[in-house]
Amino acid sequence: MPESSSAAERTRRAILEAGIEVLASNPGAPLAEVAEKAGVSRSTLHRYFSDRSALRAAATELAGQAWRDVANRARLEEGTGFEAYRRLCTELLDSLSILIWWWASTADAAQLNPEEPDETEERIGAMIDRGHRDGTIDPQLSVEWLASSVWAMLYMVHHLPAESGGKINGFEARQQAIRTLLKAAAADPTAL
Amino acid sequence: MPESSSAAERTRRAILEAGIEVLASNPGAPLAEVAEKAGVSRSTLHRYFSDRSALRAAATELAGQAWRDVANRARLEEGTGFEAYRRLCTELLDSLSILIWWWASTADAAQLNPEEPDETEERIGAMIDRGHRDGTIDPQLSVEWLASSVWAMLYMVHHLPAESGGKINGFEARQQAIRTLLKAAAADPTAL
DNA sequence: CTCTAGTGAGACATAAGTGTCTCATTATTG
DNA sequence: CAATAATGAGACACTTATGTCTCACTAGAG
Repeated sequence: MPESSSAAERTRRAILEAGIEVLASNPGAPLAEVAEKAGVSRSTLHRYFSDRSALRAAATELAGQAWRDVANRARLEEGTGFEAYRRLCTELLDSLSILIWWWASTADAAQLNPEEPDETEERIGAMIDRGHRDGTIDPQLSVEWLASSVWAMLYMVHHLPAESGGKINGFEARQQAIRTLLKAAAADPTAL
Repeated sequence: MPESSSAAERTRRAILEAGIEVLASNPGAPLAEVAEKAGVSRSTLHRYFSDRSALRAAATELAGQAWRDVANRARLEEGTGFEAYRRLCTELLDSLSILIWWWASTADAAQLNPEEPDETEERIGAMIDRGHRDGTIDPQLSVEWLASSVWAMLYMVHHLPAESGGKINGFEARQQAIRTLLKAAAADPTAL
């Protein structure tokens, strides 16, 4: 039984990352597929995560940490609302797949939970609100919409390079997503 | 065995629409769930669609028709590129769920197919290109990106009202999505 | 080298969904 | 009202994924 040696830790991470990658695009995928992607036998997978829900829980915990880290790096409380918004967008686009997972897991949770508030989400709401008041963010676009539409762009940047058949690569998608998000959110889009 | 009476036709449509709604949000959902949503027994479902793939194929065919209809109503070849783009966005947002299905099905198809070209998609590409040349659409945003980002907004408008826990309703989401899309695509966003 | 943590292979019982079939019942329509 | 179209209920064999377990092996730390 693995405890916390270096090898065990490495294996655990490999399974976790494979799980995020596989289950994000196909939540019902067989665990055997996750194990294969992680380069590990099905037995070993079950040794680390007793069942499907345990794997998902661990993945969500990891993703939640990444989510908070991103928000911290964006320094949401500094500068104008729009400047913080720009920093947030660029940071988000640098941790694509794990944040996609986070988004999906919170969407699932919101279906049944007593709406326990996400502190990070509230910080982002406050940041956008500040942008509304300081006149740097378009007042016609609501806090909720702006906070959500970022996720839509994340999703596209993540999936487009594969689906478009090479017509658009990851770098281009990232650039255009940022431009799209900033133009849309800006109170004065000509200043870009 | 149902052939083509009014009752049979009605049942078929009910199953098809239930299938689109259920399988769009959860592709691996049991067919029993589709049957229940359609208000029909599992036996009846199998009478109309022998297996899962038959149901999906029929749904995709229906969605493809809706897709072409939307493009026609948008009159892609009329006016400036941006005017046509605006018409397309508003039309797309009026047939949400079935178009979400279409998007997902084409994404699946693109994974393995010999890239058979979608005529409607090409018309849209030409429309955006026209917008680039006549100076009404932002030249820094590529045809591929603009064509794709519309889908991201569709997805959000479709899911947000349910996920946000009533914080944002369908009407608001639609309005803000249109504003977001138009501001982003416009060569001159101040003219909105 | 030796011992042990870590792993893979595979058997196993179980659960859930699938697709087919039969038979009885309900709607429709002519 | 009769004849037929359409459905529902349920049994059935089959498939696939799951989670548990045992046993043999391998690699790395002491």
